[in-house]
Amino acid sequence: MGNGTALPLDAETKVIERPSDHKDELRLWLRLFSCKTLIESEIRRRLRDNFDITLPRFDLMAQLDKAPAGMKLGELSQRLMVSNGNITGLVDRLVTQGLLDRQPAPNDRRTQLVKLTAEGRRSFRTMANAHESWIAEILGELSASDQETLMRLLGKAKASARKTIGQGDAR
Amino acid sequence: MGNGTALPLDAETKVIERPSDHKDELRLWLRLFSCKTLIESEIRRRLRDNFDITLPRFDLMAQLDKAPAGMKLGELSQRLMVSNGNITGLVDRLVTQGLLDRQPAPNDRRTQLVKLTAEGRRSFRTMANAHESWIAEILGELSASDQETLMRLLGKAKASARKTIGQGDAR
DNA sequence: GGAAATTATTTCAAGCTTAAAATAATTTCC
DNA sequence: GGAAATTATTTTAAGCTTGAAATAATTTCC
Repeated sequence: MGNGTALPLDAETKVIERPSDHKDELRLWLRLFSCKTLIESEIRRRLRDNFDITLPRFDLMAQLDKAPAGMKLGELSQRLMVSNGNITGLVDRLVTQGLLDRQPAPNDRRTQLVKLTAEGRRSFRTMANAHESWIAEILGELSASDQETLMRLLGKAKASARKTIGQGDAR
Repeated sequence: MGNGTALPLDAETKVIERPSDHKDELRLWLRLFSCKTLIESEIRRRLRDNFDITLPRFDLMAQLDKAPAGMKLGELSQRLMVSNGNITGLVDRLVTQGLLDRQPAPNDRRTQLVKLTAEGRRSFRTMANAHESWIAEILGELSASDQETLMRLLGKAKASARKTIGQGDAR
């Protein structure tokens, strides 16, 4: 079963005839990807229908909610794993919406500190509660033990990827 | 360890004081997401550097490679789990590049059949080989058994999501 | 103290993506 | 056969995303 297809080959033949076959890894990656897409689409839909907000904006607010003192833009872009230019526009739109507050940092004139406004925080907390329960609902069929295992193996996958890519640190 | 935080609560207290806490599910979702982003960024970078192609175009070609007789646009959008309008533009660009061929379907004048051109197929096969080995490299630290378990649990997660969302079928 | 390197952010152009509305063809069902 | 519903695709407007180049401020290191 480990090899998916129904080729009439015994274990030895497999090794001989397909010396560097990596179809299984590929399938794993595709499954990870489609799992993410499926869940993400649903979350995006619910955020729009219930709160009229986009997922990127919600994600950005989630980071700021964890940093009451505010965050630098570069810090945001690292945490959200997106480009700098992306954050600039996203923050612009959230500031316009009145959900974010943007101020120059005290010691460094290159840096902007961004934080949630009172309204932004109130608004985020409401959405976050719903969001958290949606996720729990969507993943509802996984047992606690399934969840733990998944968590551990995804951690291992991340570590493996980081090792290859060469950025051992960060989040 | 299953609860992550270091709160000084025994098991009973937890249940009593946090009747519907779903932080673990949330963490699992965030880890799935970041794992995907990490791998995807690297793949995108390598596709660009080595073959000067984008990931969405590569993904689309991958679907067509599996369907020598061609595919309808709607089929593509289902398989890739993206909107219809998305496919229209993506196909346009690939046709312009000479990698795809687009022809009206024989029986239904609403439908377009898209397939790889000879060049598209040749080009895709080369890229696909590299791509497959990149994925294997990136996931290299996962044992065969880890991979099987991940595959199974992600399948379970997908099934759980589909059940909630109400689209039990498809891919 | 000042040149050179680094760091933080913005701008830019191109492409991707979505949701919703529009167009067009086919199928269903009286 | 024709109205109504369904299906396939395109168009549109808005927003997201990237990578690269540009700008600006700070730090490093003679």
